[in-house]
Amino acid sequence: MRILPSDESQARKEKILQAVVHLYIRTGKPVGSSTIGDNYRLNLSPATIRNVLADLEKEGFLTHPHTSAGRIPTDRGYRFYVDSIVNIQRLAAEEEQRIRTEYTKRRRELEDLMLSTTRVLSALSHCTGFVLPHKEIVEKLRRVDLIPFNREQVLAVLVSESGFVRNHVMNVGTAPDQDALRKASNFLNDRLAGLEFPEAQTRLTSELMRFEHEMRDEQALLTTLGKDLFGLGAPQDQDLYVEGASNIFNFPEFQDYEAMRTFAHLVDEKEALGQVLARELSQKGLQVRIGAEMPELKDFSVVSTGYSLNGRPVGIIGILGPKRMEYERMMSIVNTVANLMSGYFEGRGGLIEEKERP
Amino acid sequence: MRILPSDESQARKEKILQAVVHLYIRTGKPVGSSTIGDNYRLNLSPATIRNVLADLEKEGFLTHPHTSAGRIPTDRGYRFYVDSIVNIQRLAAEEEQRIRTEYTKRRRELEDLMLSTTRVLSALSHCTGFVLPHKEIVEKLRRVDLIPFNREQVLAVLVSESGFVRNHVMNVGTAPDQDALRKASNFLNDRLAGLEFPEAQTRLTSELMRFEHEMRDEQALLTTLGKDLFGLGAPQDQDLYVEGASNIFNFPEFQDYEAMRTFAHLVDEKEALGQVLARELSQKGLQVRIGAEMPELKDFSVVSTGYSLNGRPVGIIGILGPKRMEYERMMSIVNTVANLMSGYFEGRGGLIEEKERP
DNA sequence: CTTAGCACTCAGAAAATAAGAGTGCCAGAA
DNA sequence: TTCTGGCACTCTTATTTTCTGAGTGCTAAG
Repeated sequence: MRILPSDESQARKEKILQAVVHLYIRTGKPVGSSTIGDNYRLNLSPATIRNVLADLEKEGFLTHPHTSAGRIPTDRGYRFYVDSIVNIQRLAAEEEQRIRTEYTKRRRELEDLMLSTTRVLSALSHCTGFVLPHKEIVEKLRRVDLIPFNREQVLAVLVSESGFVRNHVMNVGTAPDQDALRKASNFLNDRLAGLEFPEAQTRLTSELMRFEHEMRDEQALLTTLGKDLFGLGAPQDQDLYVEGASNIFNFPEFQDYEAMRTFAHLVDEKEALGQVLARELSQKGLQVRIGAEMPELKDFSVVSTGYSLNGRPVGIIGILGPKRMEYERMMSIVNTVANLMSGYFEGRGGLIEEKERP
Repeated sequence: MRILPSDESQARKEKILQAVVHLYIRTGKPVGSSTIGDNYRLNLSPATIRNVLADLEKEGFLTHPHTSAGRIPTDRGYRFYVDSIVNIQRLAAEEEQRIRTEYTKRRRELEDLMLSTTRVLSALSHCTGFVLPHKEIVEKLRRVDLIPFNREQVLAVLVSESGFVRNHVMNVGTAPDQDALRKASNFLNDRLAGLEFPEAQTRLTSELMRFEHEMRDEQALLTTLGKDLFGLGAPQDQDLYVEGASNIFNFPEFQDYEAMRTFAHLVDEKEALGQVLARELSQKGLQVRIGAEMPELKDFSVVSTGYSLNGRPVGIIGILGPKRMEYERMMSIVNTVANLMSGYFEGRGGLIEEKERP
């Protein structure tokens, strides 16, 4: 009939591929040739579509679970689909509002913020949400305070430039006397404020040498402190926040026993999972990882992005779900939440790219 | 042959009941009359045992999954079994050592301790371990320190009698000046140390009245602080530590889809679970709750006990697992861990009831 | 290049069959 | 009176068989 020029035929192919992925995401069932014709007005007969499907399969975008089933996307198929999403969909107004409300409800401590964020992600996505604070942040020291704790222990309170607070109880040989402590904290604050944590440690040693005579009394105390205190640069052992793991089990593809078990174990081993995520995900920009792109998570996809506090990037948030996830939606959710979270401690509590709305 | 006096027949009945529960715990399969004869030298024929089993069933200690299957214990059956455990079994030496090593490895912060404890419980039990710090602890204030945080915020560090440390960032209208803060902390420490948190709040108000003229400058600051600070008596929103949830899925009775889903959701909803546990479990002593004794957890059992820090009871630790759990073992684990944990902050790091061992 | 037609395949559901474990009960033994 | 061997019966579980239908690939005609 009509001869399709190669690029027009290409466009049709892509349209059909999109249709398959989209339908499969919605239904979770293999997509057959006629289903496509029914749902998208392509004015093509099933037979024609079948030919195209066969092509797409040859090129590695689709597979067969078995001879006589419809097609499902391969990882490559999903990848094409995701890459073709150019504009990040705007969230429905009420969803966006919901996120904002959650964030402005009350002043929140850092840890609390992480937790809530994880929950928001999980709740909105119906998948598993996570927040992965970056371990290797090079933090600058803003302030140290030393507080007597009991007979032989001192409580150190470290505040970093970006507002993290950490407590650390340290053993010092002798009973700490209030004045010595004050003098010691002043000393520390004067010399070390503004330095990065590892740097602070070396500086402390050198300063101790220099002022040996002046600080004789506090010498011992400070040495002990120095040793103990600045190992805290990479403080937390594991620091992956995960919520909504059980949401995954609502997806029919994870209804079988072995899949559930595997996933449950995965999430239970937070350290391991954290390592995988840290390795696979970059800090910058919105990112989608599909299936075997992450060997350990070959049956899942991850939508993630970096977030920042007070302008400096400090970690990753994201959504972990089945490969068959609503990528557009997930991408907007992650994006919106990251923006909101990034703005949080700057007291803005609003979207960064907030626009007027009629 | 021999006529059994009623109490001897009673003893035999109990022996058989014990056998059924024990076997069922080990195998997970309904126990038949002949299996019992094979495993326990009772010198009774299967037929006789069947009669006894029928009796036990009438009395509500056992059930049938269906007509021609062996018996399995009812909740009441388990209860009898548990109640008949008089002595808490001693853990195997290497297991005990393992716990102790875990605890003496390094100085640990409180939160860290909770987490490790939960993990130890989970690892040793192959079930789900939990730690539930009690929310309503009436804590006494040991010390308050106020630290300038930024232009309009102050960091308050509260130390309680039992050594809890809490940070709280508070908005104070004006830029805090170092001396005012020091004066304010001194004021607070002088008047409020040793008081329980709610009490501290009321005292603060009254003291403020009394010293109105002297503290005019700090008045505003202190008022703001007072409002914000002592709401922290019951600080954390949710505070249930849970680890090893996926262990449950290794038990064959949770291999079916619906059971897994239910359990996964249960653990995901930490607040809800925390509430249930807080309601059901008492702070005192080793305790076993079986099945429907806790309506929300009717398919599980919980072995728990209170733990204390510095001599005052502050929460509950426990193991959550299938009703078919090795109760003796779980009881020893919980017991040992609780003792070890209780001793932890007293610097002993050892078992309370430590005995000589050859 | 597209479409209609047709034979073919294969997964999954439903039905049929077989095997076994364990019971309950009775009648006789101790 | 209490125990035991025997036997018929019940039900679950596993296995096999049969059926159905969705969907394909290919061919030949439009």
